[in-house]
Amino acid sequence: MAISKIDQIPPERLERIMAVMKGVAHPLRFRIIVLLCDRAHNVNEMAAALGERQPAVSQHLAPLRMLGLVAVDRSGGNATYSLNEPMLRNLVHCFETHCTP
Amino acid sequence: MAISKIDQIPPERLERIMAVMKGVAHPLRFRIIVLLCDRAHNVNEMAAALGERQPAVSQHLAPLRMLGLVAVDRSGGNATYSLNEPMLRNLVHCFETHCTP
DNA sequence: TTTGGAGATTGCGATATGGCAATATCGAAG
DNA sequence: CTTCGATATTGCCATATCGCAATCTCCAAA
Repeated sequence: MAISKIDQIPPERLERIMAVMKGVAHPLRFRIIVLLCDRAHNVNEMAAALGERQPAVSQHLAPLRMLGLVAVDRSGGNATYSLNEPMLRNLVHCFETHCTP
Repeated sequence: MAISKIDQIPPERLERIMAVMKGVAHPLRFRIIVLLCDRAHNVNEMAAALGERQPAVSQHLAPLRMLGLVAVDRSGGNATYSLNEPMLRNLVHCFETHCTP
């Protein structure tokens, strides 16, 4: 089931992988994800923690939501976001472990 | 040394991580990398294996080269490309293992 | 020195993406 | 019903990226 033979990566899977990568390949979105690796946060918490404006954070949460990478819980007065795709932890760990410039 | 506290990701490191992710976040470039995970190839081999045209492959090799993700050996008549960044194997493995749509 | 193959580069037009400011929604509290 | 805090959305401009075709550079062999 490995993808060692390139030509054999099912197109669907390649598309999903690319979508996920593109979703994470943005400084703010990546930082949001790292933040959520720790625990759930609401939008304002994230904006504050990251030193970014709320609209910016919300804007970048949108694609993450659509990709199913994060989940929202709107039961309380505010929206609580949490990581919804387990592999993201692996991905982040992969970078924190091996990506040293 | 983990990057659990977002605000503490050194800017340089974040930049490098983003550069690598953006570099890999393209279908053709990703497939090139997966191809090179197996063994070294020259440009025409890759083009043939991937069913793409040589200029396209060469074009996408450029950024990978500049990022230091692949290395070229021009000692023979042709250019032999190989993986130059070990973490890419982890990255690919991470996706092949966990990214199931 | 001419030729042919292997690779790299360049110039486009088309599309996508990002930042930013303004504004719209929505639910809970008054 | 009105207000307020929390989030989401929209419009616009600037910039980056993509695919593609045409070309160009090199080097080795003849």
